[in-house]
Amino acid sequence: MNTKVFKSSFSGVLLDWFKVEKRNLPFRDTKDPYKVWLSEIILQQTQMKTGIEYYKKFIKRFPSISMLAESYQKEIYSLWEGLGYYNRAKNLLKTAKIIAKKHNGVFPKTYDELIKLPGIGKYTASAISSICYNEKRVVVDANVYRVLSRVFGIKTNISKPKAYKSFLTLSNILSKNTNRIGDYNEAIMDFGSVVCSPKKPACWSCVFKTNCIAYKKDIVNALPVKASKKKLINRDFNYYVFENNNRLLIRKRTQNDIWKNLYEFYLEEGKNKERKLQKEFEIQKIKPVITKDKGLLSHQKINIDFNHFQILNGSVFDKIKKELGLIEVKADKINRYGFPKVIANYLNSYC
DNA sequence: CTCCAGTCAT
DNA sequence: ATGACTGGAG
Repeated sequence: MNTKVFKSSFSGVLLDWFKVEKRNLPFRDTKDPYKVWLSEIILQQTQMKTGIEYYKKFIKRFPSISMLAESYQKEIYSLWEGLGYYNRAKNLLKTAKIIAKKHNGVFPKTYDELIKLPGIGKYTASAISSICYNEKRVVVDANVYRVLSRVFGIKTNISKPKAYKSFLTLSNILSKNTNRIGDYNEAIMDFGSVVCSPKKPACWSCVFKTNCIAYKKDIVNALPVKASKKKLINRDFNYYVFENNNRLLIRKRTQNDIWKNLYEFYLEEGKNKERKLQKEFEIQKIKPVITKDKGLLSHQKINIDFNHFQILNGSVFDKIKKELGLIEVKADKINRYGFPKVIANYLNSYC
């Protein structure tokens, strides 16, 4: 089957699968926008299993949006306890009150109106307008990114905002002959959850397996593509500045790490509050001057303690130099060496 | 420990 | 455009 034919058959195959495998969820027996909205808000960033219990709890306490609107933030937070992302709980009440006051208690029906409400973004506005009112709005959530990127072998980085547009366009094309967009949306999300899951997808039972690009190329687990998150790493550097008679001890950074080939003082890395080096050289009697600084790189935050020792005894200084393999430099010649910015700053200020 | 999930603030 | 939010799964 060529791609064009496959694309035109996609929604039909998906909806046939959905007819049989549709998940039986407590908010699936209704088109009540209040219930659909509540379920969508609860299920954001939340596993189905966890979310269902909270959904039932909320519906039991607030059978209608007017009852929710009359509640208080405190109570909402208390019912929300354990779900996380508490802004959702805050916006839940905000939106309920807005609908009660500004919409006479009637839930807005269109995507354009819905998206103005706090806590309702593109995904939720699409879900409510399509499921409850059959507005032609396809959802683009994590399931959609996953299913479509795999089935059609799309390597677009989904972490970039512009990826949203391309998946929206594709999903619009795929669903253009579907008259129940709400079903299409529920179907692709169920499919992404039950079959085309993030981990260990059930490819053997997949209705698209003969056409799925990722399956054929054996790259299912590599899709969707996400930019490697540059997490900010925290590191703790304890520098030992040994000084004697206008001489300083430094060394070169040779490891494959930040500041490679630059110079630094003797370093102990980690949350080493013990300062074992201090004990080792029996210089604990001389209280070091500790200066704190921070080095901020694009992906690392370095918390630096400079432990400055004025060593009075020249032989202790020599011993440290030898045992730690450090380089002795006259203070007035120190600018012949290249240092990381934070260390250069320290040298300018204290040496 | 790492990865995952929509909305909103910046 | 990017990251904080926050708990669950593995």
